[in-house]
Amino acid sequence: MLKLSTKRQSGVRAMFEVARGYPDRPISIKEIAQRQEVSVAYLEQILNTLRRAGLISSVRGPGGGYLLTHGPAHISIAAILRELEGPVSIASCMDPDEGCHRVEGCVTHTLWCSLGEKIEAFLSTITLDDLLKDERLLIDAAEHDRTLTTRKAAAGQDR
Amino acid sequence: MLKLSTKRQSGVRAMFEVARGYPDRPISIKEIAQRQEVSVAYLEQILNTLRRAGLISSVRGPGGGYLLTHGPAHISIAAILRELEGPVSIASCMDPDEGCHRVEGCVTHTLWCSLGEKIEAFLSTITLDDLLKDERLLIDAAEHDRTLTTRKAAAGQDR
DNA sequence: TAAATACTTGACAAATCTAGTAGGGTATTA
DNA sequence: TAATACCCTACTAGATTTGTCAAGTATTTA
Repeated sequence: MLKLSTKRQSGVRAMFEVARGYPDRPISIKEIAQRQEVSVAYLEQILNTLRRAGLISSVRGPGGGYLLTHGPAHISIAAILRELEGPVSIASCMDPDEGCHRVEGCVTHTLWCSLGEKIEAFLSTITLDDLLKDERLLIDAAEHDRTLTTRKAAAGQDR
Repeated sequence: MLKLSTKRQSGVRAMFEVARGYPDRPISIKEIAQRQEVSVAYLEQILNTLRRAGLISSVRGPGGGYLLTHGPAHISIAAILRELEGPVSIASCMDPDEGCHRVEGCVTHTLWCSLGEKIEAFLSTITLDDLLKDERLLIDAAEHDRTLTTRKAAAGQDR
């Protein structure tokens, strides 16, 4: 339920890669594509949207790539997703264009609004900086894990 | 972002209608269809799923319809959505069948998991009983509003 | 200044998913 | 026994998603 499209997932991962170069090392599309296993052509589309939204800027020519326009701590996941698709809209009745023709009689309307606010609030608290920190944690955990595994293997435990 | 399919939205609204008949008045598909503006054939599909999940039971024959198997206070929105599509799965990498082939290197994996948990937790706290109560509030509010409007109209204010 | 690198743009198409229909049942009750 | 209402499966039109393709333009470095 409540699936997030791969485009938006890829968008967040791409932004994460760009954040790794902050503040001054431009990250090329090719590099992002390789690290995140997303096609160059598809990334071009995604990064274009994000650039037009002002989240990143691009540097052309050899050695060029993309740069964060603000510090990683100031770019929330909510902001990225918002730019890739517009405001939170769980149910179509929340879309101002369509509108909920029931509204008054629609008991779930309020519910979806509340949920949307919760989600937005949560994702607003998570920034690219958090992801960068998380990566460090993950790497540490992986190293730790590898150490354990190695030890276990050495001790003849595990397979 | 994070759109909820109309099928699941309709499912919740249908359950709400069934809840209105609790504890012993079966609600027919036709009645639900009329009140919630969903086709009978489509509702059959949805209610079938919910019945097989044990959330509702059916009574055949004239005067028949659907009944809640438990009190409205014991059926959460999370439970309804879960039955209509399976567990929370924001990103495909959370699906145990597919799995995230990155996992270790996927920084966003943890993020989507956390978000999923938040959503699930929130929706678990909301029950059909809350919706029933909300409806009462909405009706009150609407009446209140109508009163105000009438007064304004009487006073020559507003159009 | 030429070549290499890398971003820019818009059109398009395959694949998947959603939403809803159709049409044939079966069970129950008045 | 006729009317009512649930039960079930298959199918399809259309929307959406997920990309690809091709033909650019801009910038830097040798």
